[in-house]
Amino acid sequence: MEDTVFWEDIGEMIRVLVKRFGILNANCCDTCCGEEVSPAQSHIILEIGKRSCPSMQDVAKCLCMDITTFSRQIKTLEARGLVTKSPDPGDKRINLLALTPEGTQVRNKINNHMREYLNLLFSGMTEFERDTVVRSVKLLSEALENSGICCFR
Amino acid sequence: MEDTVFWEDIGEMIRVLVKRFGILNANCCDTCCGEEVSPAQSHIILEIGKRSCPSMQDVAKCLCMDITTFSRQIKTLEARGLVTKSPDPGDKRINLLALTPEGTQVRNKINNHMREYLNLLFSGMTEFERDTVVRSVKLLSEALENSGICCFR
DNA sequence: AAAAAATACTTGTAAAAAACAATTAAAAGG
DNA sequence: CCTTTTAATTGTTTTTTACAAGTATTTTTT
Repeated sequence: MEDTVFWEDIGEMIRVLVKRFGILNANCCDTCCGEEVSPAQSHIILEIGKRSCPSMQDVAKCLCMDITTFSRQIKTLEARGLVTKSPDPGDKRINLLALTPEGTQVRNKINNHMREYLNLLFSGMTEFERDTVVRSVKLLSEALENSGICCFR
Repeated sequence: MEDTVFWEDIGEMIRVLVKRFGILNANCCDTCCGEEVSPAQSHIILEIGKRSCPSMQDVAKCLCMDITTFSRQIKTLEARGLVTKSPDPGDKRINLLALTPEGTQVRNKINNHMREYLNLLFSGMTEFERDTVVRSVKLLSEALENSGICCFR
């Protein structure tokens, strides 16, 4: 009884939190990168940046994007000079993705923006609170990882 | 130096976390509600459910949705019998939104789904860890609230 | 080694979502 | 009153998304 209310509550909070960060991300894409990338594209850029020469499948799967949609997004990003696509020497079916210097710049802009925002967010907290939050983010990350529900990996 | 890496790291974790919950929500919309609502629509339904007779503007603003996009979404939801729109007696420009019984059912389905998932997520944690996470979600919620950056309110 | 199946990716096409401009209607402020 | 603001809708275009089908390459099977 009490428990139901509790879960409803915490679920609602997480929903709002996630929605807010999502909006933040969308705004960031508009604001910090000169309107050149959409939220979906920013995810792609960050994900390519995080890995080393991932294939299209790798990135598309980890973002749960339809491969055809993904293919077209990459086409756009390539045309804008942010991403390169090069055939895998060992398997000609596969295209390996990488960021161009411009793409890396965009990546840095996005990361800086996020960092500034987190700084602002954490600045209103005590050291203890900050640590609590950081630990929780890690905990949740791991729990999500292990739950295996989502294709993100 | 060390700090930069730290922020980059935690920023990345939050990004992935948020993305994952977003995907989870999208999947939920497909799975738990018989494909009848999109993620955007699920947000609208939950937000209407949370408030008492909000206006279109209220909900659209809090979700950072363009009012014209929102207007059409409401039209769809109304056509599907999930939401009602009734003119404000005090101001004829305003339409007040509410969930129909069917809409409320969908809302409950979504909430149940989220609760089940959270249960699963938390079941792998110790009592202490769970408390940490819950406290952090609250902390982050409040910090976001106070940062005033996002239009969500 | 040849045929069949699977994998990686692209293109055609259609539907849905999103956004800008313009419009209607009502309220608020001089 | 008349002007301005606010709430919402409709017209229109662009963007996003996704299914179906197709090509090319690799792997599996017999």
